[in-house]
Amino acid sequence: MGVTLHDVARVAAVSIKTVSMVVNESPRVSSQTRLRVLEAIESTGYRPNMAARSLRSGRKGVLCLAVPELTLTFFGELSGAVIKAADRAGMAVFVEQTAGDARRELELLSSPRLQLTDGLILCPLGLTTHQGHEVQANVPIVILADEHLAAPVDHVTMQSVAGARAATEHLLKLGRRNIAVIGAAPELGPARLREEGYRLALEAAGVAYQSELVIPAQHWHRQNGADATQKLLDRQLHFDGLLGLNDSLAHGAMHQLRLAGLRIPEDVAVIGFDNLDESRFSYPTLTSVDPGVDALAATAVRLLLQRIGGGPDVPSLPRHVEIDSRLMKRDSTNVLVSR
Amino acid sequence: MGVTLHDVARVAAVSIKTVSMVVNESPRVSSQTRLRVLEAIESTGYRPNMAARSLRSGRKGVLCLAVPELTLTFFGELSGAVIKAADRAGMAVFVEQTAGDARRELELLSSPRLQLTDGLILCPLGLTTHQGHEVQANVPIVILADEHLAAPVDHVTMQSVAGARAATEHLLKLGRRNIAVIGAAPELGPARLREEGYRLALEAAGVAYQSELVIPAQHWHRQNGADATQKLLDRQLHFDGLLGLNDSLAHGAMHQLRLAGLRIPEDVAVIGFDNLDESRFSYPTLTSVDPGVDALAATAVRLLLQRIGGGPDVPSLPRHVEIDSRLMKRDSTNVLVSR
DNA sequence: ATGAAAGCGCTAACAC
DNA sequence: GTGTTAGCGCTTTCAT
Repeated sequence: MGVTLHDVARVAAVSIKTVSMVVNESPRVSSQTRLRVLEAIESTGYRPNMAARSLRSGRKGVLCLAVPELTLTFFGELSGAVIKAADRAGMAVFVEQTAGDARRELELLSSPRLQLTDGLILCPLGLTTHQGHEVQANVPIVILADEHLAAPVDHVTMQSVAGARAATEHLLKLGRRNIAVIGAAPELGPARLREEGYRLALEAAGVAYQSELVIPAQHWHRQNGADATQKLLDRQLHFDGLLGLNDSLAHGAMHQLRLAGLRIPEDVAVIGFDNLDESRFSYPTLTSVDPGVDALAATAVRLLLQRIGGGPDVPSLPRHVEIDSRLMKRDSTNVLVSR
Repeated sequence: MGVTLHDVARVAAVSIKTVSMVVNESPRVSSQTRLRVLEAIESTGYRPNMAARSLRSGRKGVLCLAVPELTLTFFGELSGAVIKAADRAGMAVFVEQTAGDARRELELLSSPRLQLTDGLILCPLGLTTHQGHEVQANVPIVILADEHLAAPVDHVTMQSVAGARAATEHLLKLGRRNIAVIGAAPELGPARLREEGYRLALEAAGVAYQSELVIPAQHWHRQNGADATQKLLDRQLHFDGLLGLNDSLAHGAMHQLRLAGLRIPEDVAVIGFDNLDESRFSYPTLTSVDPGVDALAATAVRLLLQRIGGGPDVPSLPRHVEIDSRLMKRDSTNVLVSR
């Protein structure tokens, strides 16, 4: 530490400007000078000071990713994909955990921490649509989420309504008519959208909506899925299908159903949303909506980098990209017992 | 953006020095001046420029966390805990993915990216013990891992040997004598340590070590666990117990065992390592070694912050803290069929 | 208790 | 092509 451009310049017998150009790979340096500078860099062990570079250039080489929590497996997988995509573009990534809390999501926007970054990928859970206008900061923002907030920033969304609808239709096609939903929430948000898909499917099939089968869950952890399912069981409600609004809830639900001695899928067909890796290996393997994690991540990073770069071909209006989702059918909705 | 100390100073009719002291909560400012400055900060909407502060002070308020990949569920959970612990200390966290590759782990150490941070928490997988001396950088490092590398930095480790030994002893107590191991690796590393615990348990019980039951797996994903298990089955080896060197491998193994029509735990008792949340809800629920993720994370952050702060009471010699692990017994090793 | 001024290491505009 | 120079916004002596 401590070797500066000046030191290199002295060793190479050039000005610091020349060294700077070599470091930044500017083509306007003669190849012999470049070579001498490169040697000097080597011999001094020079490393550019990123803080100084940031201060001067404004570019940080860092993105911020805000997710509810990494312990929610989906966000662990999503964050991994975002970091990988950012790394390909030479960007480092800050990960912030907001706990899905609207206050913390908003706090982050004006946090000094955000100054250390060139842009933010926000996965909001607490923020509801009408708070969209509050989503603004000193850096470009891309919202990566289920829903389209009314915020004047780029959005990358998954097909929440269509995905949940396809999932529900799949259950209906299996002859299930009493389909429970786990993970509902009163506020606008992902829960509401996925619920909406459920509702639309029922409606299209002419199946009555039974509000008592729709169980809320504050957080989408496995334990909450188990708890919500226990409520269904305690209330002695009849259901032959179950839609977990995410896979973790569905896995918690399957656990609790088994404890109650119910068979999956014979007694209750279960379906989730997120297509976690875990769901390919659980027992039974879990049918799930694949939201396209890699595409979501790569797209969010791409849009954000475009905003940061700010080329002339980047439209000033907010863009909205929806990533295709796909229903992955597995044993948890297979009426025929596998094996 | 763009409001600087100068702007605030002008509004408050003081010098930038005074504003700086107020911002940094120095006590050497009269309360009336402080109040006036605070008002000016409020009215101008001033936000400190972190890049400039870093350049000047050297402190970044940022830690770097390097893990193999977040998609490995254990590292997702661990990272969440580290970020939470760092956040409590007001530090932001960069997350880097090394893919468990020794080259990338070493590259990171000399990466300019590290300059944007005050310290590094490294979870090495590829680095082996004899590369320990290469682990040095311009910032303090804490190694958070299974093993104790021969590196002159603080270590926070889990009880890999003791944990795997306890797990194996548990299987032995159930009367299992042919215990397969999945996830072995030829190189020194976590795999070797956990394998060592397995070996010690067999030895102490006077049970012969059968090398053909020890199956390697390059990466510790569920799919690799399934593949390794399929190898055991293909080779028609007899085994009545299975130790997954992590939970993901064990879940993959259980999946493959089920496909083969084997019952868990009756035919094969399965045990894992990591105690993922997933393991409390799988079928059967998975017995696992709980390495103490929260304690690992909190301790690593604490040691690192001490090094960064560099108080007089911080010993200059590298420290080594081992976090207690605990065997969580569940249905996958319950000989009596639950339910 | 407060002000003035000197840089931290770098980039970029401007000369040559 | 290369050198000179002026800051980026802040912290921190040194005066007052």
